Amino acid sequence: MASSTKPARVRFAPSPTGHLHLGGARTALYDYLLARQTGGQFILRIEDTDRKRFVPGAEEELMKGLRWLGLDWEEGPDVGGPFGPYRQSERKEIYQQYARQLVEAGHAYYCFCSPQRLEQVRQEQMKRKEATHYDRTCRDIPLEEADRRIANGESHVIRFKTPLEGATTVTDLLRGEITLDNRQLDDYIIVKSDGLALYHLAAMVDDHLMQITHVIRGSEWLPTFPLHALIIRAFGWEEPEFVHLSVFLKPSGKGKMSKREVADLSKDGYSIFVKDLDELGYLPQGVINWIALMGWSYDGQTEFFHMDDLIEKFSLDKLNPSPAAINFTKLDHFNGLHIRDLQTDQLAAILMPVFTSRGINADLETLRKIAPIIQERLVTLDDAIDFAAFFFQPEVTPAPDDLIAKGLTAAQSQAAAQRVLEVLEGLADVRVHTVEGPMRELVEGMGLSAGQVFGIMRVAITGQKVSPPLFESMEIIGRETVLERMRRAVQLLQTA
RNA sequence: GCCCCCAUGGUCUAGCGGUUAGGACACGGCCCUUUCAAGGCCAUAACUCGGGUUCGAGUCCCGAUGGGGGCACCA
Repeated sequence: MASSTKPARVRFAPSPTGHLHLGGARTALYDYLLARQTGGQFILRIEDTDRKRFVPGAEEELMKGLRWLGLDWEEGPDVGGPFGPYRQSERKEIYQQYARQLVEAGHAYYCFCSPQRLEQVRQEQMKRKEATHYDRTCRDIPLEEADRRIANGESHVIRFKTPLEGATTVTDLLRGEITLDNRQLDDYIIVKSDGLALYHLAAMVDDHLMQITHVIRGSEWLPTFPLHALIIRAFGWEEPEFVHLSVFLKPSGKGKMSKREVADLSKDGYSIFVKDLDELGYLPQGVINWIALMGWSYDGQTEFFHMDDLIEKFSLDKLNPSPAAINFTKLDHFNGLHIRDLQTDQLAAILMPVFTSRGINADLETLRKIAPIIQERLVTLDDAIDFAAFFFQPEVTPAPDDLIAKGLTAAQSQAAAQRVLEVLEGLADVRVHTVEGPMRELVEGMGLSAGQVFGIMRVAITGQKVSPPLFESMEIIGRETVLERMRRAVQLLQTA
């Protein structure tokens, strides 16, 4: 059942300060699902008010990652929309206007304290083991005086005038009511001395102006959630629904992912960054299915979902507030499921760039023949290289030792290979139906096991001990090449 | 240190006062089998602890413990 029937306007609001990671992708996914399910809008807003942390190219990478995942937005910095601009750095005047409104209404004030003095206050508080907070020196400066000092060019910020008493109750959709004593809240700065708004103000103003109905964000905002409610209420605005998603923990479930662990992951072919996942051989469908289930469940039974299913079945009240450990083996599982779910021609087309990017001269026609026999063996797309690169190599070079079958000597193996070669030479072609019968007869005639003889053939023809099914592979490789490789194997066994 | 949030197998989770505590991944075993997979079957494995409330608590309340988050002119 849909958790909301009226169209939701939902925004994903990242800062362009680094790579899009799994946590961000999951938030964006839930945003997207809610918007699609209700026939609403998914909005991309760039929160780049901190120019010091701005990373060139991050915004582009972010959009590329979202598109790769299949999460497209109808309003954003690149596509525009009726509530733009969608980059906060371009909305400076808007925030200043609303901040001034707050000041005039007595909900905010100008503060002229220097960063140095603030730091000193902080140090003293820490020495006394107190919670660090602004000492409210400028809280009661009359507006006329403040305006005069500003006119004189005095450097200043704007702080929110948090109530000194009472408590603030807010509602998180997953956790219910949360009440915080106002004394725990600081008089937070909402506009910096450079005139740019801080998140607390900017996000609230934008969410209101952009008519956001549901704010889905990380749980790091939970401690300042009451402050945000206070700001919204000071303006007299309607509050959107708030949902705070918990963070992802490292695979062990003990603690969050550290820089070091993020680096170590790549050794195992994993990454928490969306930009890496494509190259690592993951399908967007697999990644989506995986992250959707990290903090959300449908019925506790069904786990295989496409985007369409998720749009239909997603529901905010099935979200789980507890932190979840990232489990990459489960990503492998979902990726395998989605690879197997592909039409073989689709798989062949997807595999094409995987081969060519590694300098393997694959062609689509051959890939289409190979796809059905490797499909169920793939966990990631690049596993196809190990399974099928030999199809495109002019010759293979088996290790002579690998050509010796278990329980046989080199000479015996060579004799077996020789017999296989003779039989194959007598056959008109190497199609499965032509080859399999005679080969099984041969195995029986020689008093050997299928494993022994086919093992020799496999290594001879594919050059490797693990391969797709032998006879199907032979058919794709073709008679000439098969015979050539068998002859080579007989020679190699001579010297083994 | 102060504040906030969370708590079912190793991991992701279902459960919303009475269940043989269900599913998935991983792990182990078996079947299938020319290798590797896929598929099928089986097994091991959980309600953090202590108090309440109740005829009855994984489920409600309190506390402890553990984990996470926050305490910036970052978001």
